[in-house]
Amino acid sequence: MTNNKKDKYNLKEIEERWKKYWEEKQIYKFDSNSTKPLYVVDTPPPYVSADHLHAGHIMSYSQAEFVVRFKRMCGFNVYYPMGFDDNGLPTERFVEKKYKVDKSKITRSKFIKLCLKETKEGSKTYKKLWNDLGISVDWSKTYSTIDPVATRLSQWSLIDLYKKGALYRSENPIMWCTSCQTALAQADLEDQETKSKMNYINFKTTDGENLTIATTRPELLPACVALYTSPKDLRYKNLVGKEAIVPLFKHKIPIKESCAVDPEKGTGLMMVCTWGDQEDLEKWRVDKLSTRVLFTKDGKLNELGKTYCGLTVLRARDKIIKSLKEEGNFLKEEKIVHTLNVHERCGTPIEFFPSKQWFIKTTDLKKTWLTYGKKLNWYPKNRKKDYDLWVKSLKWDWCISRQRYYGVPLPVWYCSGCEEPVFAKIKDLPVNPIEDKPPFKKCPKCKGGEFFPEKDVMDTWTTSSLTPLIIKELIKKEKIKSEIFPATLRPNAFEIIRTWDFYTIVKSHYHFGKLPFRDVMISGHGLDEGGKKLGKRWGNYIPSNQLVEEYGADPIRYWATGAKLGQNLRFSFDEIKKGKKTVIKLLNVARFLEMNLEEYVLGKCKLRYEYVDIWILNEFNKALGMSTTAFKNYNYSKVRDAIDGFFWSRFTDYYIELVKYRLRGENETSANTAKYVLFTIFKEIIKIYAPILPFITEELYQNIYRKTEKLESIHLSDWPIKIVHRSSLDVMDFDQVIQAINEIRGYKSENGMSLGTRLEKYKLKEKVNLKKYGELIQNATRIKEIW
RNA sequence: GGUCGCUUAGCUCAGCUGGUUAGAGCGUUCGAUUCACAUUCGAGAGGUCACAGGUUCGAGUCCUGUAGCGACCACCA
Repeated sequence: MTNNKKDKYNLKEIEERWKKYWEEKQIYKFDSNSTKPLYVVDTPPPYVSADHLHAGHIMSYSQAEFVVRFKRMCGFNVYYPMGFDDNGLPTERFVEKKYKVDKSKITRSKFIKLCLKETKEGSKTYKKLWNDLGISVDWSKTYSTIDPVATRLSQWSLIDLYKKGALYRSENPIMWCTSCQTALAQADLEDQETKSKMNYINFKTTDGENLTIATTRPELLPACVALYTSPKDLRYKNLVGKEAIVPLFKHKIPIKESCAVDPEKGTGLMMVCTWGDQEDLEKWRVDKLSTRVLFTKDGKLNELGKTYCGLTVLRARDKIIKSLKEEGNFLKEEKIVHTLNVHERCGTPIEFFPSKQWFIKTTDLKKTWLTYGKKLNWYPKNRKKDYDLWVKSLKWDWCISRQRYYGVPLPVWYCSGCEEPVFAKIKDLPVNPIEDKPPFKKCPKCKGGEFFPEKDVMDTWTTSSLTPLIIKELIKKEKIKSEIFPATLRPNAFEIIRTWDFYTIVKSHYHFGKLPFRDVMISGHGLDEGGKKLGKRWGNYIPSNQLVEEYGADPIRYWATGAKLGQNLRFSFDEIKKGKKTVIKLLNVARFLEMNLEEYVLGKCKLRYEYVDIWILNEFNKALGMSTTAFKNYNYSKVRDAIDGFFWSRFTDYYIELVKYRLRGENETSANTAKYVLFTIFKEIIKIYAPILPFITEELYQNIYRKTEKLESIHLSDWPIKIVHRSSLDVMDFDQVIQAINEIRGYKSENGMSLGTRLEKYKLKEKVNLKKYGELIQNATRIKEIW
């Protein structure tokens, strides 16, 4: 292959050209003055710290964008802003890693500076990628979840929730990440399969009786506060009410019974420790056992651990087991694999602490959340179950305070006398309590005069759950601003149903009592060619910028149409190649048109439809109907199937071949009619492809149709409507022509002839109405006489 | 353990409310062509639709069960 030949189609150059053009002409700019119906897209603000963009990101954003382009063509005034979630833990962790800094050893302001710097860098990377991909965002409408607009809204939201009684502060057992050193919410957890050991340990009652308990966490022994047995368990009936002695640590603990204990598990005798796991917490609440804390916030044992003080969890575990063995109270161990709750951002197993945190009420309104879930339009429908399941499994209220630096500050101060929280005045927002003064000089409650600021920041989701409101704030014109909320479409991947979607609904309920968006469109994951989830952890992907650089945006977008809504999609070079083939085929058809239509002037000649014209018009209308319906249901993969099928197997395989002879023939009307149909249908074909392949379709539109169509871009044109032809020609039986053509092509091929070979005569095996179609078949196959 | 999903040609997947010989793309084999086509076109091979029951005149399509895979949730003494 020579370089010359390669240059014949410079797809890269085409994409660069139109990318610039769209930006210059502001093709995707939102028009506040438009009277068209609004279509508001509340698109997920990606984490700017993501330095690991891959085909999965391309996939999910492209899929939503197909719909955006379709809606724009359907006459909606599409509002498609883009945000960046640069707030919170992911950014902090990214900065810590990149600059090798430790949050606790750097000043707060220096750390935030680094975060802001990375935030800027990250959003640049994203913007470039989205532009290269042809994502049709209005770049004059962007936000970041740390900017003043988002900060003010987040703080307003908390104050409003507080007034409404949905926000409270309390000392609760909270989930704690000892690595990130912050409180976490239930949604921040992830399961991780872990190899571990079940340890059997001997306790003694004060009477000297031996008891065996089983545990995976012997390091909790110093915090052991009780043993529990089931009331149904006859083995331990006589023990209830007695006391046991904890090995090594020698403190006495009561033996109690509870229905929550399952006699089948372990030895049937359960040890309860303060802050061991969830079960322990339940017990602690019920029986008001000791609240002693065993761990420090960075995951080490404290003084309660006595000689093991200062050891990390795992080291303490080993040492305690060793000591137990020496003491003779270690009976045996069994290897097991169990699932641990770990922090999804860093993989550290969580610990529990009693701590004062801010919470938003979620658990007592499960029915309300389910009702909202029902009212929402889910695409695909079955993803609603993910939401329902999550709501039903909620155990804790949403803990929103984080002991971190980089985030939206909680707008609150506390009275040093009575600890009464004092919130900022709404007109003063945004505030930073560390730098700003509280709105009162004296505490409204105890009349004391000293305040100390809250140092915590909000959970990232506290802000991103407000995106439908943030995007509203980007609009100045009051009239249209009021219509931005609720949004029309919320597109997102399924793993954030339980966070982004759920929390947004929670907030919208408390603030306004309604749904924050009408439709939710769920996309799947990108998988590698072997079917494994794409992820930084396994490095099983090509970076997204490299992908676009190498294969071009249109072919990759073509691949992204492959997944059924809500389903995962394997990465496939073959599919990308197929996309590229389609792009090239479109280019070639265009070339063919240009070669034949030069002298053709639209609208000036007489038309007389022939059978084949009516057939292709009908076929087109069918494909258009299928595409439109599919698109309305957010089913882009069916759209591609429909238009691909029509374009390849009808238009190029048959129609073009069947009219070639007319184009060069002497019958002017016949030639002009064929040209007219070719010209018209191809225009509609590229319009249907436009949402999927925005670059090549723009190129062809500008080259061929711009003169007659006037609009600055194909992406501003209307979605095609059915082509009306008012012809009475009956083509119900046109299939026989296709059959006949296939038969003749087969015959020629088998007999070593080229398809263009002229033949004197041929006898058809297929039954064909030759009176009706004979001439067409003869001309199209270059056979003088067919019978 | 619970919930959901998947299991259709070598590969990746379509198959709507059950209806004649089960489809596409890629791959493969054979052939033609370079006439808009970094080609394109034709022909062929290739499937007991995971398994076992059931409903039905009729099931890839509905029901029940089983197995494998995957995701989420829970438990984990």
